[in-house]
Amino acid sequence: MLRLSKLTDYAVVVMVRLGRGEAVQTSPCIAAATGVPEPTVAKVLKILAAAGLVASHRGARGGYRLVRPLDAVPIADIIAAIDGPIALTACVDGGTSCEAQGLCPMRGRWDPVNRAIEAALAGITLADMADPGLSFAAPVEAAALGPLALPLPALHVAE
Amino acid sequence: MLRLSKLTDYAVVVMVRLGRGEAVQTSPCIAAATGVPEPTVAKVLKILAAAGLVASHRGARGGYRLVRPLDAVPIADIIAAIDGPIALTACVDGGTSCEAQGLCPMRGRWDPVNRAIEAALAGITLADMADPGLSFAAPVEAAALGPLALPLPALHVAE
DNA sequence: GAAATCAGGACCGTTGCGGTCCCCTTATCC
DNA sequence: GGATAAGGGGACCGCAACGGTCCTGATTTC
Ligand code: FES
Ligand code: FES
Repeated sequence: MLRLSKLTDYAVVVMVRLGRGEAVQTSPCIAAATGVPEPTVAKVLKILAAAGLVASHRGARGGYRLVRPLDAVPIADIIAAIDGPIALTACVDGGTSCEAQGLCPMRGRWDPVNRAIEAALAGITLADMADPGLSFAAPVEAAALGPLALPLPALHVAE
Repeated sequence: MLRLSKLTDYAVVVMVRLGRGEAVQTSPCIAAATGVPEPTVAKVLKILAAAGLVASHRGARGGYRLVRPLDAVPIADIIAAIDGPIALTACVDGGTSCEAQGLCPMRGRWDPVNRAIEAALAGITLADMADPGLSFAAPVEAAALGPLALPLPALHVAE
C-alpha cells in the first residue's frame, strides 16, 4: 500500500512535539506527552539525532532540541532519516539494480517517478503538518476537526 | 524506503509489453518476452484483470489485452491494483486509524501528503514510462541509454 | 472431445519491521 | 568526588507481510 513505516509516523509526532514547549526535552517527557511508548520514542530520537535533525545533550538536565525550526524541515527529510533514502525500486538513481542488470527493460524508468514523489515530499514541511495553514493543493477537511488545536497531550496508545 | 512491491514493478513491465505487439497475448508468451517467471506473470495478470486494467479471454486462442491504451493508464492505477489503495498511514482518508482513534495528534494530518503523492502518481502514465517523451519535471538522463528502444526481449532474471 | 488458456486459491520460506531490553558513556548536581 | 539523570549504541526476538510456486477447476476454440 505504499505505506511508510510506523517509526516515521512516530518521528513526525515527536518532532512536532519538540517544536513546542520547552526548547530541550527528554525522551521520557516526550513519551508522556505524546503517548508513544518510551522505548520507541528513544529509538526514534536516536535515529533523528544521527541524521542531524535533532541535537542531543547528555547527562542530567540533558535532552533533545530541534536543530532547524519545523517550517524548515520537509517530511522528505524525516522519511529519509527513518526509512532510508526514497527509492521506489532497487534500481533508482543508479543503486543496486535487479538481478540481470543492464538488460532490464525498466532500467532507469522509475527515476522520474521517484523524483516526482521526492518533489512532492520536499514541498511539505513539518510546520504544514502541525498547523493546517496549508500552502499546497488539496484542501483538507481535517482542518475542520481542530483548527490550531493540536494540544499534543493526546495519546497514541490507550491508557 | 518507501519502496513499492516487486509485483508492481513486474506489473508495469507486463503492461508495457501488452501495449506493443499482438493485441492479445498469453501469459507464457509475455513471460518469455519479458523474462519474468511465468507463474509470477500469471499472478500479476490475474490481479490486473480483477482490477479491470486488462481484459482476459479464456480457452484456446485466449489471452490478455489492454482495456485502455498505455497513455490512459496512470501508474497510480497499477499501484492501487497491486498494492492496494495508496495510504501512507493506516488512518489516511478515514480508514482504520491507529489504536487510540480520536485522540491521535496526527489524525488526518497525513491526508494532504497522501493527496500530493497520489497527484504525482496520477500525472504519470505507462506511456511516459515506456517512452521517454517526458512531460513532467526532472529531465531524466535515462533517455540517453535507449531513446525508443525498449525491445523487451530483455531478461529480468538471468539465465 | 481434446487441447489450450485463464480463474482462484492454498501453500510455505524469507525478509524486514516493530518493539523491547541491556549496558556503557557523559554531564549535572549535591 | 560521588550519586544521579540522561543519551548512545547496540543486540535480540516475534510477527506479519511479501514473493514465489503449485494445484485444481472452469471456459473457450478447434
Ligand atoms: S527493475 Fe530496475 S533494473 Fe530491473
Ligand atoms: S497516526 Fe493516524 S490516527 Fe494515529
